[in-house]
Amino acid sequence: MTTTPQPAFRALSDPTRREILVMLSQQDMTIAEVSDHFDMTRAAVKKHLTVLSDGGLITVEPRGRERINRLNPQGMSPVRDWIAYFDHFWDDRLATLKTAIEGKFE
Amino acid sequence: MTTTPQPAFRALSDPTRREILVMLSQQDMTIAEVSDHFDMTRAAVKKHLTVLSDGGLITVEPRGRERINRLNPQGMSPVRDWIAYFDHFWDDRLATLKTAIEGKFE
DNA sequence: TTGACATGATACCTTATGGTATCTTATTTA
DNA sequence: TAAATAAGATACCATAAGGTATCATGTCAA
Repeated sequence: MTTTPQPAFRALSDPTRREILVMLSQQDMTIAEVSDHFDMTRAAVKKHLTVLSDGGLITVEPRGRERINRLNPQGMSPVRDWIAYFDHFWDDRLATLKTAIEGKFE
Repeated sequence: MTTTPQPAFRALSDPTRREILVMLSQQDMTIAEVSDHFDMTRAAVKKHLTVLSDGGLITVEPRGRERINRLNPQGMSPVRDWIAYFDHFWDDRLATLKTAIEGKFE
């Protein structure tokens, strides 16, 4: 765990922000485009994007008067790594395997 | 993603709670034992434990007048699964980058 | 049984957080 | 150049969240 995962965990704790991440996984978007998908003001969406950016989960690239918001999948790493620490505490390895398999096909 | 990961993400968003999880990964603990490791009141720690329990990340078992708090590693699954959705985007972009780089030098 | 001990429950305080409204700045484009 | 467009920046509001203080309840032990 090299970096503190706090900003990323913080960013992921809000449902709206997680939804934005899923949206951005489909395609890059401007702030206005992201805002169109939510029933809240552009300013509110902008705040969420700032939190996501602070968490390293997205990157923002200026393009003329627009800002292209882009998913940064690597930003998940601190969170993934932190979670991974607990993998070996699974007491029932069969259950682990079973859950993993079912998860894939459900 | 069968269960909504919200309560788990919420539980993980606080540093104190993540520290508690690490502690409980070492050994089960009563509320008083957990409290001894922090510079805050037992009531505050109790609240964190409630959030962790709501998030499914720990289980609480009454034992006489004590409550044994125990790590529930399976509780990480909703979070792990949600994060895993983004794995392939990471791979894709890496592949894209790799292709781009190779293109440069071929 | 009585006191000590572990926890539950509640009221309350302060700050963070998610949200709106509004105004300004920087680019396009007609 | 002027108007429309995209976003930045603040100020402000209500509620959630983290924390303390305090009192009630259940359980153990002398």
